[in-house]
Amino acid sequence: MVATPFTIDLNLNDPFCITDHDTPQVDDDDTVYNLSRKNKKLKEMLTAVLDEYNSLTTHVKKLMEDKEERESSPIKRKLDHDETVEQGSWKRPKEDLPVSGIKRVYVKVDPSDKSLVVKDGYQWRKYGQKVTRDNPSPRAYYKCSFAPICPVKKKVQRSVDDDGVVVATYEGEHNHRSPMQEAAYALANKRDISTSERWFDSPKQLDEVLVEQMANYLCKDPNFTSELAAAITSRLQDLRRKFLPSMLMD
DNA sequence: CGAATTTGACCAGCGC
DNA sequence: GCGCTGGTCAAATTCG
Repeated sequence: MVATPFTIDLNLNDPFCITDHDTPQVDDDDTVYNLSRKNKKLKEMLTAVLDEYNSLTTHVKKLMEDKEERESSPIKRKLDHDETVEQGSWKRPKEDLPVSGIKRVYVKVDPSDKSLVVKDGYQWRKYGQKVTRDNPSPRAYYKCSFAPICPVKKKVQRSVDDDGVVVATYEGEHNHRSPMQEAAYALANKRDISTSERWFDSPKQLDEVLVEQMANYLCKDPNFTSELAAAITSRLQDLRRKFLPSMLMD
């Protein structure tokens, strides 16, 4: 398998970073024990970066939702009303609705873009499209691409009031990480994976397929790649400042 | 050529 | 029972 070339500069030339193609610079006084300890610290750092990244994306998402709520408060109020109407009109008995599992996301899009695509990090398979009574724009139905293992569905429809707003309704919770999270997790655990080990032998040791998947995913979104690269680089530098003194003491 | 999407048909729930 | 509506299926079509 040939890994997709990674286009992000993550300071991989930094001597502190070890890449697959790098030959480790083993000093005379570097013992296998020391390398192992450094490897462990690097792994901890990457895990910390990933945790930080996840919390940051959650935070940014929350801020953006708050911002949208403020900016489109009349729309939102109307949509809130619609929400009760729509959920009430679902054919399943209301008491059976996994209320906590239903989540609405309002996404600003280009009004001229007629595709009902909401980028949320997961992969979806479209299985239907309908024009509903109360909205001239069609509603698209998606299942998680991991179905039937993952039961999550989503409906995407343009707001009846504003062409620039798309409403995504999620039903259920993913019982797996998004492809991007999987790949990032694989990167964090890749350092001590022996080539003979498969990811399904140990949930913590995902193989190169996921790394390639992440590369493919990121390469499709140039804005994301640059922003992610900047964020990770910044966090790595922070962590270096934090960990480097203690490592030099070793 | 396989995967993903489109779209008409079909099904089930609800109100009358 | 019938019609309306939202949701799903699956064959046909498109795309990479």
